[in-house]
Amino acid sequence: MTKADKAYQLLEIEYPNAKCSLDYGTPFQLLVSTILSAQATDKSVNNVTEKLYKLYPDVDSFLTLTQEEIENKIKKIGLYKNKSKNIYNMCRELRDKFNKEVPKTMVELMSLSGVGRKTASVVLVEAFKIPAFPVDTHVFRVSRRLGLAKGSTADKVSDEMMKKLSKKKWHLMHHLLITHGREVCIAQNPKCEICCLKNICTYFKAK
DNA sequence: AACTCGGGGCA
DNA sequence: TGCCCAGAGTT
Repeated sequence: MTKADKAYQLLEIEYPNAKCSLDYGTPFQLLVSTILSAQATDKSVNNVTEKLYKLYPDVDSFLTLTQEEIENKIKKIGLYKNKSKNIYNMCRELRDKFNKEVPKTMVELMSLSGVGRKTASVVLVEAFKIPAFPVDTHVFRVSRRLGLAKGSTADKVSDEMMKKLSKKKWHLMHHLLITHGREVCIAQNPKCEICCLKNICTYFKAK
C-alpha cells in the first residue's frame, strides 16, 4: 500500500462524514455559489447562496440585473459584495461566448471573470464529474507536510496527488484533506499530538 | 514567484 | 484596531 493510500484510509476513518458541503442544483448554481463562498468560511454559505439562487436560479435571471442590483442582493445576504462585478461580467461572458451554458473545460472555465484554477476544478468535479483535483491552501499545505507532494505550486501538487491516488479516490480525498487542514493540520501550530497521520507524516518526523 | 486586492473573522 | 487569511488577478 502506498503512503497516499494509507493516508486516505486513515483520514476516511477519522472523518466518516466528510463530503462536499455545498448543496447545489445546476452547474450554474454551483458556479455562482463557489465564487461567492470563496474566501468565506464554509459555514453559513449554504443557506445564504441557496436564498440567492432561489431568487435568481439561472443566467437569464442574473442578466436582468445591473451590477448594483447584484451587489445589493449579495450585501443583503452577507457575502463579499465585491464579487458582484465578477458575477455581472461572468454572466455576460456566458451569454456571449458559451451560449449561456457553463463550459466543461478547465481553460474555458478559467476564462470567466472571477473563476480561477480552484473554482474551475471544483465545478468540473462536482457538477460534471470530470476528474480533477482542486487544490486550495488547505490541500496544498497538508499534502506537502505529509510528504505526498513536493511541488511548489498548486498545479504541481494537483498533478502529484492525481498520480498517487486512483481516480475514484480523488473526490473524497480532496474533502478529507480540507477537513484535516481546517481542524488539525492548521497553518500555525498544527495539532500534531492528536493527528491520525503523525506516524506517516514527513513534517512530524522532522520536528 | 511575488505581489496586490480587500472584506470577513477574530483577538 | 490591527493582523491574518483564501483565492483571483497582475506584474
